[in-house]
Amino acid sequence: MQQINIIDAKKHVDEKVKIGVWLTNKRSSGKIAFLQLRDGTAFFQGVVLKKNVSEELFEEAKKLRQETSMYVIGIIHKDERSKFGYEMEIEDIQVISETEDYPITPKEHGIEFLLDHRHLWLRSKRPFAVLRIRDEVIRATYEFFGKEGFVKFDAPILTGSAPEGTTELFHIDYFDTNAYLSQSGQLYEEAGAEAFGKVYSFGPTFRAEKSKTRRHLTEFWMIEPEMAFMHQEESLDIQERYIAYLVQSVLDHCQYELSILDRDVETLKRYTKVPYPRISYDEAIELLQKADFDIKWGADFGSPEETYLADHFDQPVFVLNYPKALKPFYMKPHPTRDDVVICADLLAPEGYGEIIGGSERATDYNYLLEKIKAAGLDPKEYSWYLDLRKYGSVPHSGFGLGLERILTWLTLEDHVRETIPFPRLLNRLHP
RNA sequence: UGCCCCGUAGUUCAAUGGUAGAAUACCGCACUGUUAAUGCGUAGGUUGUUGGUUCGAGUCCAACCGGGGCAGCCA
Repeated sequence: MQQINIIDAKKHVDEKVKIGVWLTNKRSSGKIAFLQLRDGTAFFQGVVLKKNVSEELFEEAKKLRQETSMYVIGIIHKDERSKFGYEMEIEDIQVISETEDYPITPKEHGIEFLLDHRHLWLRSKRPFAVLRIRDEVIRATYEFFGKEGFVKFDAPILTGSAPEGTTELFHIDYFDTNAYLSQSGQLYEEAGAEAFGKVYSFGPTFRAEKSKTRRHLTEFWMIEPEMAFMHQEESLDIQERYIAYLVQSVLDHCQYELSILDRDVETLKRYTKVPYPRISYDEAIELLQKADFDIKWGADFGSPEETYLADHFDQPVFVLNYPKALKPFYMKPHPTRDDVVICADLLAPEGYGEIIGGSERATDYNYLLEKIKAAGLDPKEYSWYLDLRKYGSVPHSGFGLGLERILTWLTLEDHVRETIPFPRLLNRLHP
């Protein structure tokens, strides 16, 4: 007898098989018991008929409690009455470990309780679906950049100084000197691009900002590609093809998860078509002013502004060339305008806001040196970075994408904390 | 960090300043196709902490503790 996974049940119709499962819920009557089961690959139900099994087994089945682990042995049937389409007619049950008082019941729970029990909440259907889509997006990311000829180039997590010098960093003691957890691998990726042409990093990123919003974590995962001999236009091409590729991969491999989340597939299909619309920062300001937003040229967009702009399009939209004062020192100044830089943010539709920030990078040694000084940063800390402009500087571009932000949008969750196994938030370091 | 909101049974929530209650989960019984199954029954509480006002505080006031939302920062 073969041991299988629930997800493969359809390949074993009318066969007797064994599956290792946990019990998620149960309903029983005098002569029939329905066991709701999960095994990590899918959810389905097992049916225990009193007439089919011994009295002892039927009584045992009726007494099973939520999250008991066991092997179930029985015959797979196709059955329209089952939500999954297939179910098991159980002949035998081998309990592995009994459980009592499992805290997470099929009823509603508050977010505080669920986050305190995240180690168990992971077993529930919604986290299951969201985190499987996370896995697919990660898999598709490696696949996409591999196919495009990128080298995965890992940036350090421990750093001796702040790459951008802006946001708050987590400080640690490093053999009696100061070190910080990385808030961006970008500057290191620029070094990688001059060694390998096209590179990307994909790893954890840390920001010690005391943010308490649905869009922020203190520990999150970021994908940061950097491309040598590439101007912003080609970078935008890669960005939109990458996003479209992720969406297509989720559509190709996660139909079951999307159905659990009740995510509309037709809406997602719109995002697989490129190119995405592009507007300039100047045009964005005009749009907002026409809509009576109280905003002047030079100001950054808040959440309401981003949402309004994104709602104008039924696809993600690039907003190009922001004021220089709003952006970090390493962005390339515009060739004919002194007030903007060559950059773009990609805003996700459906109210999800910024998911990518990117730019063409400044290539001139003296320009960068001045900007570093003007930003109040220590040029000595950036001497290695300045070397990249000293020895064979080339046009290059890159961008950063927040994994949890794109997942929040794809899964239609309302908070980024739902899209990472163990979220780290301002007031939450456990479990 | 600023502004706002919330802490009552394991959980989700009620309760004009006047004896703390329901649903659900657990436990027991009934029920042959359930989908948050259903019906009946048992049990379940130092109302976040400390102090104050009051004849009387879950309710009003203050401080503290814990959590959430929005904003800024950004991905």
